[in-house]
Amino acid sequence: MPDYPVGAVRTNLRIVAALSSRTDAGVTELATELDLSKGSVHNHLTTLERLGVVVAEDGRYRLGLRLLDVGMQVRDGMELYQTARSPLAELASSTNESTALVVAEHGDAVYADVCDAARNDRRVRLGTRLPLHTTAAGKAVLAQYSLDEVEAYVETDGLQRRTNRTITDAASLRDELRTITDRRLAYDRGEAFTGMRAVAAPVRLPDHPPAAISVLGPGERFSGKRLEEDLPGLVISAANQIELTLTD
Amino acid sequence: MPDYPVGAVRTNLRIVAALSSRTDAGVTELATELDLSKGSVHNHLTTLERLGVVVAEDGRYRLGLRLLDVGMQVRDGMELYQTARSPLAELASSTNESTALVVAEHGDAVYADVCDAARNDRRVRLGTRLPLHTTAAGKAVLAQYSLDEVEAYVETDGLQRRTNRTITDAASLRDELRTITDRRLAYDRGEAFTGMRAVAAPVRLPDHPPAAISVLGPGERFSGKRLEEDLPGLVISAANQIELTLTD
DNA sequence: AAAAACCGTTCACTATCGCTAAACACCTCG
DNA sequence: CGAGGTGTTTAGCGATAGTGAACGGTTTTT
Repeated sequence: MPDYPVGAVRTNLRIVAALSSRTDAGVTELATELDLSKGSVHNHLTTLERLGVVVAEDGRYRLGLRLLDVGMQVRDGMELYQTARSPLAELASSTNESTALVVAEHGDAVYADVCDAARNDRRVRLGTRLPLHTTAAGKAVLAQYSLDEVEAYVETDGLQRRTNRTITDAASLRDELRTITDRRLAYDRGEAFTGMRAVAAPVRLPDHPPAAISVLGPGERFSGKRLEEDLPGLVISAANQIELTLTD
Repeated sequence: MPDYPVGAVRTNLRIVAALSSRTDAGVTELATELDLSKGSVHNHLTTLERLGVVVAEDGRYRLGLRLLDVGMQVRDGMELYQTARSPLAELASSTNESTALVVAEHGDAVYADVCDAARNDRRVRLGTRLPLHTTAAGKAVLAQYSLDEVEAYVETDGLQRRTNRTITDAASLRDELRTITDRRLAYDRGEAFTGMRAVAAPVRLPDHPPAAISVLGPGERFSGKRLEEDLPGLVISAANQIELTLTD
């Protein structure tokens, strides 16, 4: 079996991906970048335009907001999001920091909800995807995996480095995951973004994929007793609240 | 030329649309609904799964959050959004109501940003699409169209009714658009959702498609002097601020 | 002001591949 | 145990996605 049974869909999504990283693009530009013929790119673009995904303007093309609508619809349909919503908002106001709900998907930690206590730093926003092992919430999710699943993750995705503090050693990762399981708490000390820290608690639910919630912010505010005691207590109790409302 | 040069993309997006309206789905279920063979649906689903758009679980399939990421990326890339962000937030806090940034796309009013003063009513969220003529902001956008463009909109999209107050008559629409242009202000008195009102101001920018910002909320709070004077003043001055920062 | 160079669009062609229908493997029932 | 569900796989054919070249338009170069 070929890797992609419907090859045209792959081509199409390659075009969408190329468009998503720029404000707009021309046919030739995309054709050369993706190594396709101009005619083919043109066909895909007109198809996407007819379907309302792409907007054509003066012979140039850009992605519209249709995919945002679909994505938001998916997110709103998540039972976990619905119940985590208000606990997450309360956690944000009680800590006066940004909070997030994270689920695992295809080896990524995906931010399914983000509450900004105030100005967000724009590095983590709704929908952001980061390698699981580089974030507090991601590690809290990994800690719920079986040893085989963790190994499979390390094998397929690799322990990609993002900062000089990122865990890139499989043994260290296993050690940390054990600690996380024991203490029900995960830390991120600048492992995804330099200078950014986070505290996360796993959210375990029957018949649900593993998830986690986290509090994140600049390193200056995340230290001492606040980092070691205050934030952990608030995060864990919020996680408890979510688990309880969803297991009744 | 056929309507969709790359037919497989159309099939694929039909499957995505079907998936987006439910939590998950099976192959047979989708095949019967879309009038496709099981094998074809299966091919599309495995392709989407390999590409990270769909998540397979126990032989059932659901949309993942990849499209949300793409959609948010598109939104964040919009220059208008970036500059409207803080004025919109300020407008939300000064009115203590929800505010929105709306752009037109394929005949829809699309909510490119939504600030919730408090609990949102969930009927309008980020990415929501409504017919242009049914919302205050949408009408503020239509008022920037030429007469031909308005006629084209009425012709292709039709004046679909959403509530008993929706404008469904082309002549009434033209009259109202003229008033909106003159006063630089558009109202929605329950034309999209019964009991929901809004005040909107057009945002005109050179080299940018027409846009608008609006304040929206329950009808009880939107009446009298507040509706006729206070809110209009605040909305228009916010629109001014956006236009000025973007035309320098 | 030519003309060269670029663009997006269109066209004819063909090897590919998307789609169908049927068979298959697996599961859960009564 | 078989009957009726799944999701998956297969064989095969007809449609089509992609190519490469040509077309008309605009912009840039000379």
